[in-house]
Amino acid sequence: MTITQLQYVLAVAEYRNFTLAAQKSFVTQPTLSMQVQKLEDELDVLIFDRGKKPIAVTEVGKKIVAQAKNIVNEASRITDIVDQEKGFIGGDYTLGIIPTIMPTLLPMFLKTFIKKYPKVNLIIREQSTESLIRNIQDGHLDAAIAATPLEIEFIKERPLYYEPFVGYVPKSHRLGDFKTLSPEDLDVSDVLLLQDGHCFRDGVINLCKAPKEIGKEHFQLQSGSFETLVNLADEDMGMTLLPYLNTLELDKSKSQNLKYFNNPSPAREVSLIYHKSELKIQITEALRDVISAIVRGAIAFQDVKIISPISK
Amino acid sequence: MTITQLQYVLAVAEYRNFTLAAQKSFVTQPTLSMQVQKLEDELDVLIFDRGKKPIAVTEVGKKIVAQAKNIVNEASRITDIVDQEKGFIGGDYTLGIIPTIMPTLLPMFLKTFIKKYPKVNLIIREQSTESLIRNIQDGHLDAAIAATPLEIEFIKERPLYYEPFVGYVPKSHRLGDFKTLSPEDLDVSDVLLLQDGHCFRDGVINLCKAPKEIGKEHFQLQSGSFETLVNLADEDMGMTLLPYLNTLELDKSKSQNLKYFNNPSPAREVSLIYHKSELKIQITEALRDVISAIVRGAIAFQDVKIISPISK
DNA sequence: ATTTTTAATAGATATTGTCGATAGTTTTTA
DNA sequence: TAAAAACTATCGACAATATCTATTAAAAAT
Repeated sequence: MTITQLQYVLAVAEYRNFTLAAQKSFVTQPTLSMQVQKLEDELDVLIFDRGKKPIAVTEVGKKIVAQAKNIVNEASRITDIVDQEKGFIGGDYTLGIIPTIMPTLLPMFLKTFIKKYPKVNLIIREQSTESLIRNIQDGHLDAAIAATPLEIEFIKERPLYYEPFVGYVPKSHRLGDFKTLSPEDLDVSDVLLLQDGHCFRDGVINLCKAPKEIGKEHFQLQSGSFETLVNLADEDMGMTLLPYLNTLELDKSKSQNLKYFNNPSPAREVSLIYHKSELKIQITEALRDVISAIVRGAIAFQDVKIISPISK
Repeated sequence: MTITQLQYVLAVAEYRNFTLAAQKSFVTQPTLSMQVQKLEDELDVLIFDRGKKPIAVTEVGKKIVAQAKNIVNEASRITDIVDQEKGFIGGDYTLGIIPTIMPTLLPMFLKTFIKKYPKVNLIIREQSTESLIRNIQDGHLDAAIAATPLEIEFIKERPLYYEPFVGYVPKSHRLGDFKTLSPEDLDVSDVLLLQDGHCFRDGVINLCKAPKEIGKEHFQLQSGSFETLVNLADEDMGMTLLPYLNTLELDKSKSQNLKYFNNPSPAREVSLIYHKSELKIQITEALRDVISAIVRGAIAFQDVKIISPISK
């Protein structure tokens, strides 16, 4: 039994296809097939059921695959140890970010980070929280930035900052004359929301006390971008809520429509999340340091109330 | 990096000697040397400091060795999974037993076990609790039978039975006329003890309320066998305490001197202990089943008070 | 100073991981 | 239904490498 064989097994288990698994493993299909067979011979069990399409993992196979994941993970931890000892920060590092954080936060730290750690090949993926979690679990992401708390067993969370919700209320709106907002003032039915799947949407719904009539609005337009929401609001279609960092880029005419919440302002907790196995932890720490340092200047709210990003 | 290389590293770390490590790994010394070097090259760090005699493990090396242990352990878990699936119970299995349990318990279950599981090659070692713990930690023992609770982080305990302490008191002794004993009756200074290192000794000392004057006895003879203690007691050198199973083999004249404790009788908890990683757990479970079944007939005390086997 | 112990090196050999080509299936498409 | 496509297993060849024996080099013990 070799680590390579276990890696091949993992690839097949993932893609359910020897040919594809071989490609992803950068070997030819016969090579991969033979190694998997060899392991199966050695253990004297079938890991895969080639009879089915797509290929199925046998019952024993599932257990073996789970354990193989363990082993391969622990093995890659060795290079981690060495890197840490050498103070080397480098290699591929895949970071996921949720869509509502991406456009504002990424430009703030990306340049600084790649300048400070030129040997890290940072790969950024924009994904929903749900995808992020799945990809962290099976090792496709080294870390991610998302709204927390998620309270997931295998994930560790390191808060980066607390970002208040800010109301965008056109003059003509029911709340147009309010100086500041309170959560009680909100009514889901006239708050413009992001598309389903965005956790900021769930956060806003959680914030609004009585989500009684979701889906009962007069119209059903949900957008994936805050820009659309703001423009809709300007067309008297209702109000909306924005994360604080998104309000910084509004032009003067629009920023007049911003209304902050009374303290404690509702806010989302934005964290760096990663697998509890803490692979590549040095890079994760480096990333956290960079982001924290930058954000500390741009955003400093104390009295906030964290709104859960999870739909109930 | 291969699992084999990691195994070689572990061997060198253990024996601090390439030649010996090679022998124990059943390869020649150059083979082992080269593989270790290859791993060091690949990681670009020195794991061992060959300058010192005996060979020292570098700082990084220690971390790598620790992680390598992990990986090798997890890897051998794969065959475990397969064995379990096949219902196969076999292979080498090394069991440690403390001296005060060995002579009475081993004959009770050994024959039954090897008959029921002929494919298991059972290797028995008699060792002090201290050694057992150490050997379980570094994988030289698959399990052990000892007095518990030990409360050690990496060890799991599965109680087998509760064995009461029984007094052996000659007629002429201060307590010779008592029908039954109470812990308060005991005085360390006239209880004959086993040698230092036996946990039964520590248990007895814990039982005696006031261990004030240890070492102040008139004489300092401590034996490694209960037989000696009984014979000394017959010579009016004091009384002694025996584990229940040891009292069964006394001849009639001696067994008249036995005095049981009032309920709840002090007792030792005897457990099967093993590493929390649960390697070879099927064999461990099989062993536990066999012993439990046999002991259930021979020993059945309900109202006991467990005495800690750890010296305070 | 000599012997012994121990690790590294060199060259030879056997093993094995990998590839390219191909054959045998099954599934999909026409 | 026939043909094409997709996919895995098998075969022979090649290259990488794990291992061995023999030897050298260095350190420790005598």
